[in-house]
Amino acid sequence: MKSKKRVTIYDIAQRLNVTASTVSRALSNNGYVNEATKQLVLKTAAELNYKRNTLASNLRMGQTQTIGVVVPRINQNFFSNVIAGIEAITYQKGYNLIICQSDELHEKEVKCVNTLINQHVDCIVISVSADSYNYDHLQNVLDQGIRLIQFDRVAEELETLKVINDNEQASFEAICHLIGQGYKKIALLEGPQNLNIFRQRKIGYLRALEKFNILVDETIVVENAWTKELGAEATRKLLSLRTPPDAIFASTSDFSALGVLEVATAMGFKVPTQLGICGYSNEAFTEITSPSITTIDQFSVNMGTAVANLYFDELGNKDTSVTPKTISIKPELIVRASSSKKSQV
Amino acid sequence: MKSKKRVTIYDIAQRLNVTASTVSRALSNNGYVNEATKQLVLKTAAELNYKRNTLASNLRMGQTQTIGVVVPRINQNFFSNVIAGIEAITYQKGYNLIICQSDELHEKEVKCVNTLINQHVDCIVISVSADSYNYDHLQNVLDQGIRLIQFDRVAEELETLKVINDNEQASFEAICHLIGQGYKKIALLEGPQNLNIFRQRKIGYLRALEKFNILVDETIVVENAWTKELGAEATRKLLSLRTPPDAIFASTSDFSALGVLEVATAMGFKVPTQLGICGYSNEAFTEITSPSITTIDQFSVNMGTAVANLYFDELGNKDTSVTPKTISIKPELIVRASSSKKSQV
DNA sequence: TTGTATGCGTTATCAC
DNA sequence: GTGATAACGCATACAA
Repeated sequence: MKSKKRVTIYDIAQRLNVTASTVSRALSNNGYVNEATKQLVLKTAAELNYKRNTLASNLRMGQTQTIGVVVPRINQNFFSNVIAGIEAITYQKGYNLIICQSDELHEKEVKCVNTLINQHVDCIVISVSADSYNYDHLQNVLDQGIRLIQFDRVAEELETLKVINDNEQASFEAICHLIGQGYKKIALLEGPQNLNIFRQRKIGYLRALEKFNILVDETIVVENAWTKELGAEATRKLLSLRTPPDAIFASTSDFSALGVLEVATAMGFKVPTQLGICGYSNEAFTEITSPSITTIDQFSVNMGTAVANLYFDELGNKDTSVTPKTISIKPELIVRASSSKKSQV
Repeated sequence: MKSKKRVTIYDIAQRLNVTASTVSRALSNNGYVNEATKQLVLKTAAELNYKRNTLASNLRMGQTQTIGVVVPRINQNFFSNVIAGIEAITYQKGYNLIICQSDELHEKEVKCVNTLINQHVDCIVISVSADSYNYDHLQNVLDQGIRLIQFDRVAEELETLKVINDNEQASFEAICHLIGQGYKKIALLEGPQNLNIFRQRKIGYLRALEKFNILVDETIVVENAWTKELGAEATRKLLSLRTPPDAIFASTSDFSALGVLEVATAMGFKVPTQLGICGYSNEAFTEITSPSITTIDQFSVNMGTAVANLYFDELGNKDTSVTPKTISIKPELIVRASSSKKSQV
């Protein structure tokens, strides 16, 4: 629908027998304007219930004070936390947030990015979708003179600001912990290898094995065990092996780890004594399963604030081009019962 | 920063020796334009990497194809699900979403709403914050000719479209279920009574007790037991009474119910035999606690799609005023172990 | 079918 | 200090 006619600065001007420019100056606190008339303008603006038309203002000023965010899933804990973190900062700065969801679909992601470009957002913040296969649309963002910040799942080859987790190190530490607890044969549930985060987690796993001179056994490295169901399915197979693993690192997510736990329990494997489990993400539920699940906290809200701060610190007002920079947030291994064999002895 | 100069319809026009209006018509598929020139325009637009300036377009057209959403917390399961539901529909329709978070603060909520008004959104979708004490800002929305839809937590006195859960009925059924299971003394953990949802849940509780001729015992009705911690604290007191309740309905949330469960277990009360528990919201974790927690599913994603559909069906194109209408979604009682005394016997 | 002219509501650059 | 005027980029009523 066409909204009804709103009050504009002309209406205020008319009332006070001044011109729109004076009103504009008074309202935006810009340029000289008599204190008395200013107060008068402010007063009548309030009386008439005037609301500035941000569209017109933005068009004129060539910037929108708006940041566009593209995430695979709005209602996934990690992402909604990051968004909350971003919001906390942008709100203080008077910036708006336009949120888009790619549904893990490359095509949709491209559309979202284009909409945001059309909207003239000042900056686009993105975590790429699982099936993304090229990054032309992101290059496009830069070409249009729009700031770009990638977080968590990033296109490494693109030279932009990035905020990531040190997935490799976290993964490495998790495996070291498991080995330290006496687990000898550690299976890996891995995610789509086109995503940097899963590649890194695998590298951390391999590096840890290497450190302890453990040979990699490809039969216990399972591709694409991303969801609870896939984690469960993988576990069923793993635990049916002639010599099953004595620990499983669900590097994809805690949901996957939950699948592992449920199947293991159902199959009569005692956790953590016969099977150690480690997940990833520190979902709320990992604390309350029995046994509780060892996992890795990603400080998702902090990632959001880091992203937003990065924009304001590095990109905010400068007209200069920016040197690519990566902020790495160190995740934290949260040791819980599901991997604590020693303390149980 | 000022974005660099972008390509406009004038640039395309110049290239092709036509006027901007022709280009505009060609691009927006509006009005007569020769098929050949149209193709030419489309082609050069692509070549020059033209992106329509939505700001200018919106300003001209007087509408933004944008819906503003205000929720207390972006990263709370229920709300992020609703948002995901809204997004699913609005995306199809080519609408954008601006998301704001009130942080449960009335002041911030007012600011968010005003920003959205300034942004000329076509519609504002809101679930009010816990400490809201008046609704002038919402009246304001209507006065500005902007559509308003309330969901879940609504200001009942405002005549707008609303999408709510039938909290009273759900609550009523939960209590009937508990009584049916043989629980005799059912405590209620209630939330802030300025929110309609908590008032209704209390009414449902009272109505069920009345139905079974059970007198209300005010000593086991606990105000403001909203979080896990408050739920835990309330439980400590309740279970220390001379004659403690044999069931607790955490009408505020599953988090509260979790607090109940943990304290009860710690104090040596057997759930469900000595103490029945029912939560609210069907959070993911309720399924995996031991025992699993009986709760109420609110179909949060559906609420979101219902809200969005309501906009497009009722408000979308009509210039007419709208008759207030309330859509009530029936929540579903999910019976689990924490309240299943009979089946355990 | 295309061009001309005008306006959406602001802000900025000039004069006065 | 204030006013006149142009411009941001696009869409449309009207004329040609």
